Formats: sequence, structure tokens, C-alpha cells
Amino acid sequence: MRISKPHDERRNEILDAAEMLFTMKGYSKTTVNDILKEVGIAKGTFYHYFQSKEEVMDAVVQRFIDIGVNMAKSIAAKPDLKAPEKLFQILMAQRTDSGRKEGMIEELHEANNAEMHQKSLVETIQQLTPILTKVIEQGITEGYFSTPYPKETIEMLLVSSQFLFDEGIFGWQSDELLQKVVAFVYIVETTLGAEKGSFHYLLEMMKPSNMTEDGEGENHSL
Amino acid sequence: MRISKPHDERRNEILDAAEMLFTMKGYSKTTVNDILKEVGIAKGTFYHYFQSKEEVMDAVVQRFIDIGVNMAKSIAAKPDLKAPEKLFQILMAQRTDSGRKEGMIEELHEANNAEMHQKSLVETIQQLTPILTKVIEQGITEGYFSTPYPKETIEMLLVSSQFLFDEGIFGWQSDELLQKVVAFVYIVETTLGAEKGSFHYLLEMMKPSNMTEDGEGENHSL
DNA sequence: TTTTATCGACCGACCGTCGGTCTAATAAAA
DNA sequence: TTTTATTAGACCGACGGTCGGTCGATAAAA
Repeated sequence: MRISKPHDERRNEILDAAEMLFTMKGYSKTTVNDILKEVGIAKGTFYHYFQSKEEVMDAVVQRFIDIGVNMAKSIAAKPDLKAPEKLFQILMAQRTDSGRKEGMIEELHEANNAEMHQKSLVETIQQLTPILTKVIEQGITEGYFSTPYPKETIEMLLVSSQFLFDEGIFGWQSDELLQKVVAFVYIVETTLGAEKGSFHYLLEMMKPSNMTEDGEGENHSL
Repeated sequence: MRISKPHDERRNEILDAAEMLFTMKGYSKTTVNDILKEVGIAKGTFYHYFQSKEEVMDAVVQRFIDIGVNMAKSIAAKPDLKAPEKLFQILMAQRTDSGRKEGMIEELHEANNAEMHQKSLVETIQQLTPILTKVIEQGITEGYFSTPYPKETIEMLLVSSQFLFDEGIFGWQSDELLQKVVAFVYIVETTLGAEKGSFHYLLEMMKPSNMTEDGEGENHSL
């Protein structure tokens, strides 16, 4: 039986299915037929909405990132917030939007996702960097931070965190990972010229679910 | 006519052709038939030497990296060298081994290389990090450097440099790139706790060929 | 009201190309 | 000669993508 739906609804169905499959099986191991079967449509329908499999990946990544970017924009625009607090809220916002993702990764190691991961990283850098740079510059004016290269520092921190802490790329052990997070916090403070301990909240934030036994955190000393 | 060659020679021919094609067209856009045509062999021959296309990529990456790693090892083992000088020589060694690569990229933008790039990055990190960590620790003992997290700092610097300075991932402009290199040098000095200006040689080293008009460099003040 | 024209969502058989397999033929080693 | 390592290319199933066409809804024309 033929089922007809509004354009955007169908399009989002395809995007939903693709996102799930790409995340679970990896982009290259997901076939177009997999997506068709999941949505319950035919080949022609798929190519009525997208010109290629890769275009679907672009759309998935874009949709995924837009959420965090929009939250970042609105937080950065708040007039009465100090820079460190803005930074904290923006980083937290990025973390939460991947909540839906976590449920997927739990099962399988996400291998063979280099293509999607790179695309996601590049898009994140390009969209988030200008926003965060403004915040850092505000923080410098306010006296919280100190660096001659706010933009480049942010870029480097984003690249490092996204890559070093991605599950599945390197096979870090739990204790290694904890050490890396501690070191990362130190490096953030050093490169931004911030006060020692001012980014302690990152420790709590970046801990994966399997290492949150002692949760003494809570207060992030802005 | 049938041509028979020693095992290693044939194998290296395949690797050479694959490396060139992967670098020029990207891994996924290079077909096995492309490689066959380039080397002048048949399918069966190819699969006699390698079990899969991906195994060829692994071998290409491995061979590519081994050169730099071996040089790094021998440099790091020199007993009478100060840490900063070791670091300088090791980094230079990494740079030169990609000399053969430069001639290739000139023509086309290397897109679609996410898979190979990630594999190369991961391998580089895992093999170079322990060597460089030792060097940094030596430098700390000698009083040149100062950081509580030498290993993690090195990892972060490697990830950042390989990603941010790779041509084709981000489409940086010449002036942007120069600014990034300057910023990177500053960040290296800051995170390693080294004296300002002690990594000035990186500036000369990382300049792509198209921005080397004023070459006053030469002396790297170790 | 009935008819007809138009639109776009939808379908699935079909195509060329891909990575990979298989068996036979040949060259070199024993 | 017999054996083993190497080469060859026809062949296969699966893949991403194309194509000609079907169906249902809407609305203007009869």
C-alpha cells in the first residue's frame, strides 16, 4: 500500500533512520538499502529527497550540530553573564545534545566512522569557533583570561578534545582517560591563561558514564 | 607476456602506486583497478600480496610512518644531546619524510581522505608519543621544560598540528595559516613551559612552500 | 457535478562499477 | 620432471545511483 506524507516529515524520517544507522554501524557500512528498509520506502523515494548517500550524511551532521550551535549563540548573546559562566553553559549545552547519541554507542564500538567524525569536527570548529572566540575575548577584557591568540587556542582545544576523547578512535583505558581529562583541564587553564581550578567543572562534565562513582562536583568555581 | 619479480619488489611497487593514488585521489575514490592499471598487474596478483584494499592502506600508512619513527628513535637515543635539540631534530625528521608527498598534492585538493588521515594520525600518536614524552621528561630534568603532563601535552600538540595544518580539511587562506602557525608556536612554548622564542624554528619549518619569501631563519636558538 | 489536467510523492526493475574470489596457466625452484 | 610460487583475468554478489512510470490529491474547466 502506498503511504504519502508531507515533504518535511518524510525527509526527517529518512534523516532519523540514517542517523541511527550511521551511528550504530558506521557510515560506510550502512547501505542505502538499509535506510530504505528502516524507513519502509523504495529507492526512488530516497533519491527524490536526497541526491546521494553522502548528502544524507551532510544533512545528518548539520542537523546534529545546529542544536548545539544555536544554544551557544543564545548563551553568548546574554548581556549580563560573565565570560567564564558563558563558557561553562555553552560547553554544557554541547554535551547534552549528544544525549540521544549515548544510547546508541553503548552497544557497539563505533568503528569506521572516520568520514562522519571528520565532517562533524570540521563543522563544529567552523561554527563554534567564532562564538567561543568572542566569549574568550570578553573574558580577556573582564580579566579572567589572558592569551594573545584566543581564536587559535579555541580551535586547538576543540580539535584536541573531540579527537582525543572520542570513544573508539584510540582505545584508552579508564584510568588513562581520567588522566587525560585531568591533563586537559590543566592545559585549558594554561593556554587560556585562566586561574588554576577555574575549569574544574570540566572534570565532572567530561567523565564518561562509567566513571562517575564519586560525584562530589556540583560547584564550578567560575 | 608474463613478468615475474621478487616478492618484496612487487609488493613495494603496489605500495608505491597505492600511496600515490590514495594521496592524489583519496582512498575511497581510488579503485583497486586503478592500482592494477598503474602497476601493470592483474587482480589475482594484487590479492596475492594483500588480502584487501584496506590492508594496502594500512601498509601504506605504516611504511610512511615507520620512516619518521625510526629516525625519531635513533635521535632520541643519542646520549650527548640536550632535549630541545633532540626535539628539533625529531620534528625536522618528520617533516622531511613527507617531501615526496608534496609533489603530489600540488595539483588537486586532497578531499575524501578522512579514513587514511585518521589512521595515519592514530598511528603517529601511538608510536611517536612515547618517544617524545621521554624527550620532554629529559628536558624537564634539564630545566628546559616544565609541565606536569608531558605525555598528554605531546598528544594534544600532535593531534592539533596534524589536523589544523593538514591541507584540504579546512580551507585556510595563506594569511590565516601563517597566523595559526605563529599561534601554534606560542601554544607549544606555553604548554611545555619553555622559554619564549625557544621554538621559533618551528615558524620556518612549518611554513608551506608558498610562503617562504623571507628566509632569515637558520639559527634556532635551542 | 463531472471531467480533465497538473503536480509531486512514490515505486522497483534496472544499470554500471566496485571489492573480492576462483581456477587455470606459467615461470622458477627442486 | 615435479613442485611451488606467482601471475592472469573471467567471474560474482553487492553496492550506489538512474529511470520510466504509477498513484492520489487538488483544482480548474466542462
